[in-house]
Amino acid sequence: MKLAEAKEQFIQSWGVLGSQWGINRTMAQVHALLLVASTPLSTDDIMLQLSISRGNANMNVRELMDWNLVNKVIVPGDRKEYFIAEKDIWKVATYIMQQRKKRELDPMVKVLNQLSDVEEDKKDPEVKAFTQAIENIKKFAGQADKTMDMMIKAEENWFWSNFLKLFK
Amino acid sequence: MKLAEAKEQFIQSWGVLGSQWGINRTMAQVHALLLVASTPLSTDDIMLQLSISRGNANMNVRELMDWNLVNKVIVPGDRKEYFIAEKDIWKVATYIMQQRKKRELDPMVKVLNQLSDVEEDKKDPEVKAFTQAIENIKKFAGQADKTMDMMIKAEENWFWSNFLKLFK
DNA sequence: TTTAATTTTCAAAAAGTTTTGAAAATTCAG
DNA sequence: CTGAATTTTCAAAACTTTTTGAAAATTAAA
Repeated sequence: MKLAEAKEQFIQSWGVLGSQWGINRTMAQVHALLLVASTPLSTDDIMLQLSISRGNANMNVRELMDWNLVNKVIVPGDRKEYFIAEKDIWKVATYIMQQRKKRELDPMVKVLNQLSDVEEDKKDPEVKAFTQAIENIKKFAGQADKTMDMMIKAEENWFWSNFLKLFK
Repeated sequence: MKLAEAKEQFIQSWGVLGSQWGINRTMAQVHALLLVASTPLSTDDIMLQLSISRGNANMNVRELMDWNLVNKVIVPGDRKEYFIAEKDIWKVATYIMQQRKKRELDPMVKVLNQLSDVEEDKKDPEVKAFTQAIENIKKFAGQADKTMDMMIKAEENWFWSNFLKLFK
C-alpha cells in the first residue's frame, strides 16, 4: 500500500468510528488527517485534502481545539493559522474521556440524583423497584466515574502508570 | 416528585445520553422504559407509553434483543409477546461493551493492521512518522481491548471482582 | 489609516437518519 | 384448514444534522 492511500484509508475509518460513537464524521476525519500529518496544516490544506468547505473546516478545527485534541501553531512570517494534533494517543483518549464525562455523564448523574426522592408511599413495591433501579445505576455511574478519574490521573500516579504497563 | 414523573424524566435523560453516544434515541428510551418497568411490557404498552408507532416500537425492541439487553417473555394464554430488560446494570454495561467492541472497534483494528505495511522507502521520514503513529494507535487499541475483555470477564475472575470492589 | 488576507458566522440547501402506517407475512386457537 | 390476532417489513414522510458559500468581521502589513 502507498503512503497516500494508507492515510486516506485511516482517515475514512477514523471517521466511521467517530460517527458510530456520536462524533461528527468530518470532525473525526479532520482529527485523523492532523494525527497522521507530518507538518502543521492550514485551513486551506484541510479543505483541499478532505474536499470540504471553508466553513466546515473552520468549524470542526475549532471544535477539536475545544476538545483539547488540536492546537494552533503560529508560523513566523505567515498570516495563516496552522494546526497540529496531540499525537500521544493515551493523552488523546484521556482528553476525550474527560470532556465526555463532564459534558454528558455528569448531567446524567445530576438527573439521577434528583430522581432518588420519589415522594410517594415508600412501601409500594412499584416505588421500591424504581428507587432500587435508580440506586443501582447511580452506584455504577459512581464506579465508572472513579475509574475514569483514575485513568485520567494514571500518568501522574506511580502505581497506576506502572500497573497499566503490565498490559502493554 | 411523583413516580410517573420520575420515570418520564429518567426515560428522557437516558434517551439524550444514548443519542450522544451514537445510540438511536428511541432505542435508548425503550430500554429505559423497560429498565424501570415493574412488569414485562408488550409492544402496545411501549407504543402507548412513548407515543411511537408500531413499526418503530417493534424495530427498536428487536434491536435491543440483538444487543442482549432485552428478552422476550411468554405469558401463558396470551398471544402477545412481552419484553423485559436485563436489570443488572453491570451486565448491561458489559453487554454493550462486548457488542460495540465486536461491531465497531474490531473492524478498526483490522484496518489498522492492514495499514502497517506501507511499501515505500522505509527511510523516508514521512513514512516513518505515519508508521509510528499507526503503531501507537494499535498499541493503545490492544490495551483498550485487554481492559474491556478484563472487565467483561471480571465477574468470573476472583482477582478483578475483588479488586474492583475497592472502588465501590 | 487604508487595504488585502484571513477567519468567522449563519441562513439556506443538502444529506442523513428516524418514524410512520398500512400492507404483507406469520402465528396459532378453534 | 380458516381466520383473527399479532408481528414484520419497507417506501414515503418527517425530522435532524451537517455542509455550503458568500457576506461580515477581524487582523496585521504597508
